[in-house]
Amino acid sequence: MIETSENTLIDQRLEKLQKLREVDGAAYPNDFRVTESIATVRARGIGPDGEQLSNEALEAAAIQVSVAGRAMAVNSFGKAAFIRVRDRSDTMQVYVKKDEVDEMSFTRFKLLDIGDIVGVEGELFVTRTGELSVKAKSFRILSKSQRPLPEKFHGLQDAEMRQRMRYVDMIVNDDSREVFRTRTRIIKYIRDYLDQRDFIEVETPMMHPILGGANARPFVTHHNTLDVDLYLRIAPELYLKRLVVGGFDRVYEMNRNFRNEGFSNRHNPEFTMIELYQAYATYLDLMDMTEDLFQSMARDILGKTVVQFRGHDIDLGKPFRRLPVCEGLREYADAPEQAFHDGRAAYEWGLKHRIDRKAADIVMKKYQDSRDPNAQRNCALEICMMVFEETVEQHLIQPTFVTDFPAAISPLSRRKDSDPTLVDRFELYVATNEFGNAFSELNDPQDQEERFRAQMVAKAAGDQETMEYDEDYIRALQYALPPTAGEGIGIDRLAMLMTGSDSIRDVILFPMLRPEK
RNA sequence: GGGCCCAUAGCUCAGCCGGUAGAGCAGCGGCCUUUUAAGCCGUUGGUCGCGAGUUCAAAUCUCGCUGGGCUCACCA
Repeated sequence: MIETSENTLIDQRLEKLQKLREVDGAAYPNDFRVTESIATVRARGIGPDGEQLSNEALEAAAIQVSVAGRAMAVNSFGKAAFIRVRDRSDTMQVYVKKDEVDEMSFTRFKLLDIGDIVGVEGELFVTRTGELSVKAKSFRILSKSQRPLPEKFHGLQDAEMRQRMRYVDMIVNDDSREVFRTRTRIIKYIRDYLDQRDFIEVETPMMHPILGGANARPFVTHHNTLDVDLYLRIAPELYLKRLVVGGFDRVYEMNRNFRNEGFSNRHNPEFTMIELYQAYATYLDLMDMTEDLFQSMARDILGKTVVQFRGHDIDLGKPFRRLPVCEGLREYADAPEQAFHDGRAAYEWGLKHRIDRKAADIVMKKYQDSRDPNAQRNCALEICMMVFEETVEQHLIQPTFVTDFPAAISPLSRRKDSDPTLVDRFELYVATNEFGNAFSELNDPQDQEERFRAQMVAKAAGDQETMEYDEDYIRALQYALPPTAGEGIGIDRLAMLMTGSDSIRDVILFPMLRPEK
């Protein structure tokens, strides 16, 4: 092994560890009792009037405290030193003074490295510069850090190392810790919000024998005993609706989905999604609830409703715009009216807007082979959606509910009463990104059978991302699914929005990376 | 998968019209018993991502490879 500088630094620390073993017995003791967090210790230095107590008052009170945490910085004077100690709640300065601690404690302090986990017992006091600190009476090293930490001022910058060694990122980058705390608050907020509204949380299978609930390419795995291939789920939707049939009228699941697709700053192969279902509600009810959820969450977690995201000031405080697909196309893409009815007209108009010709050809073929009287209209609308993605999405900066999607691309949604080629569905867009997808659920089993068959036709025509025919799901619908609305919200993207993160990798603790070496 | 960019000390970064490697932080030694990115003096530490090529000479120029970032495509 080549002698590198890093090894030298590690060796020096290992030597200190060895000395610690010799002078102190156990190098990794586990008998130091911490009864309070640093935040609560700090609170004890605050008087009843909310002001920090004076040094005289503190000395008179002789408040005994014990704190434990990671030593983040040391200012040493030889015979005295200040050590910045951090635990989960806060940081606290510790003063180790040769005259004030026992001899063993001072010996231990001499073996301290930045990054070590320490335990301190002492009294509260205020330094000359006014900082509440702990004057150590005893000082211990509870766990030695054998590796040097990144630089204290710039932290760890390299994006790959921050993701591969998230533990180091979290030690040295305050904002990284804060992002993940916010993520956790978001998840808790949603749980509380739904629990208050009488929803119950469930866990449905992650391994699916049949692909369904979304259009995406799956990961495939294999069960040895059953000797069957299984898909890691791309969505929990069909299981959750089975539960509504079963009587769980308000149900949700917030957990991972897996999609075997590319990476981007908004896509990770495994990502967290909430899906919720509410019986006797419509997609319009969910729109209202979603708006309220986003607004109240921002207020609760951020204390404001305007957030900076992808270079925009996103205002979550105003009512979200509601934009039907066709209206968006008229506004942003000069859609000719016949494009909404006639497949060929849509096709020609679409090509002008640079939709993918191959995908469009598949749509045209699918409907040329069909005898459905609505075929022309469905075909036209499916192509309209392609144009929508090319032309309208980029304008959707402020929160916008896009509504009235084509039935042809919504195999699980209820048709609109006013127009059977459209469905009662919305997607929420913020800063041109999709944040949620919701619809009134299709609960007519005959219609659902037809939709599944249409998916199979699409697959035969060349579409690689179709749902599979799920007979048991049809059987469940035959037992009667109440009128129900359901919604999925991407939690990672929501965390990006609430933390102002540009990349999904900044809000996932351990994003997927190529394996090391 | 295409295009552009990046890879130098443990970390953050200079050096890049070729001449044999620098700073700050961290570390080590010394001074310092109230510091706040402490200070002062001294000092260790590098296969310049990997592999070829051009050249008397490559961190620097060329090509390939690996890993990463941004972006487009695919995709929600």
